[in-house]
Amino acid sequence: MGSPGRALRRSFYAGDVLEIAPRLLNKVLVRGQVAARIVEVEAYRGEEDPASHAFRGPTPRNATMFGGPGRLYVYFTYGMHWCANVVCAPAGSAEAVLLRAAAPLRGVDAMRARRPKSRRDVDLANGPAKLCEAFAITGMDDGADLVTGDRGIRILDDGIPPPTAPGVSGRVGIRVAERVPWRFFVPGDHHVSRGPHLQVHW
DNA sequence: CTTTGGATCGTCT
DNA sequence: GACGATCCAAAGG
Repeated sequence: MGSPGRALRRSFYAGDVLEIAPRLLNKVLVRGQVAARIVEVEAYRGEEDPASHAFRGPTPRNATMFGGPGRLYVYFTYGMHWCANVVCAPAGSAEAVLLRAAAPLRGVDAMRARRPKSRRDVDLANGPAKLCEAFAITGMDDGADLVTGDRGIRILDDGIPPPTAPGVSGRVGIRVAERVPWRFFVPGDHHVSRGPHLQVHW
């Protein structure tokens, strides 16, 4: 067992989303007894990014994206799935990092209970909606503060650094700006979701 | 192994 | 009224 680690501070989230996204790799998402290492993320860049939920300005749904760094933006999609983002940059910027995949560290039994369809441990959180299901993240957690842990959700640094050379590719599942290389992952990690695992050069 | 289609509903046009 | 920052089971090679 590794050390529990300490929570990232507000300042960690306050900068540019394209710098913060790769730095979130190998950090640890924790809720109660459940913990998993973040191995895949995507950056969404507010009102400048056609693929961002904030592209057309503030709405009731995306309010958390505009509210300032260090909170969780949770949205519902495809009529059945929740996905979670970490809000970055100063309030009003609406930049966010989608948490796409994580490697289970602790609380595997709880994750399996929430995701009985997972046949193997590698399937517990290797996708944005699977990750939310494994952590029981729903719309009730939209706006959760990851710094204070007001809803029990935190992101910790346990001393494992981000990859020196993260994998980079286009983002998954979008139909606009798909060539923008804003997906980052831990190279070679088996818990990365489907999609291009190979490093892409642009 | 890869491909395909169904499920299912909040959100914004 | 159309469309998802998806997942899964089933069918096909």
